[in-house]
Parts: sequence; C-alpha cells; structure tokens
Amino acid sequence: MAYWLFKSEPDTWSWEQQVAKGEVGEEWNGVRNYQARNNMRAMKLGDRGFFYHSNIGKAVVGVVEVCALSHPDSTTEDPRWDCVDIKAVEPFKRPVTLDEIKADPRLTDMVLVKNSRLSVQPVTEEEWGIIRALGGL
DNA sequence: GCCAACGTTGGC
DNA sequence: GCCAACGTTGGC
Repeated sequence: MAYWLFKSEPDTWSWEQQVAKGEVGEEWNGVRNYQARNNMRAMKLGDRGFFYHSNIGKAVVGVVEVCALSHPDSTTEDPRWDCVDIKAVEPFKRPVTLDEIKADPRLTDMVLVKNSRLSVQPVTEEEWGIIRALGGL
C-alpha cells in the first residue's frame, strides 16, 4: 500500500465536508497539475492519505482512503485531467501543524516541506508513521 | 494582502 | 525547443 497527502483550502473543501460524505466519498476534482494528476493515476484502491488544510489551519487533520481509481474529472471537458475518489477514515486526535512538521528533523525531506505547492503528494511509510503518531493515532 | 516559487502558455 | 510572460499557490 502507498501513502499520499491531499491538500485543500478549508474554504473550498474542508475535512468536515469530506467526513459528511461518509462511505461514499467524493471526487478529488479540480486538480490541474500534471505531477498531482500522475500521483492520483498511480493510486490503488485502499491506499491511505493524509488530509491537509492549507492556508487556514495549515495542519494535517485526518486520514482518508482511496475508494475509486483514477477516472475523468467531472468538472472539466478537458481529457487531460483525471482524479480519484477519497473517503474519510478517521480524524486525528489533534491536528499536526506545518510548524511541527517543519520543526521535526525526521520530516525535513517531506514533499510538504520541500515543494509546498504540490497539491497531491506522495508520503513515505516512515513519514506516515511519524505524523500519524503526532496526530495521536 | 504581499510576494516568492513554481508551473504553464504561447510566440518565435 | 527555448524562454519570457503570465497565472496560481500558499506561507508569511
């Protein structure tokens, strides 16, 4: 299984909205970046991801699961853009802020730190374990 | 609200 | 195929 990180501005799409979608999940649409799209194309059913709030909060707030493989993004006619569906799995007991991640010497190589603009990122198994633990899971 | 970093676009 | 111009993202 692979691990990922999904970034969203809570004003646009928040963890609370994701949770409200329940088991059905929701398209992670609107991505217009090749790297992010390629990451989604590489995802498999059951892959896990962090849900990160950018701009407001700037913290990892929960765990999601890929529940539909990459398919055309319903918000565009442009055939270049695909996306997966994700569903909320469990909330963090406490959010793990960007400040904490930056301050942790074990996490300095995270994509979130090195290329903060990439909206769908790979996460290593090691990083997954560290941040999950910081979040109280 | 600013601005640096980055990705994309389009003219040549 | 290069690169300047432009738009967007996201931390601060």
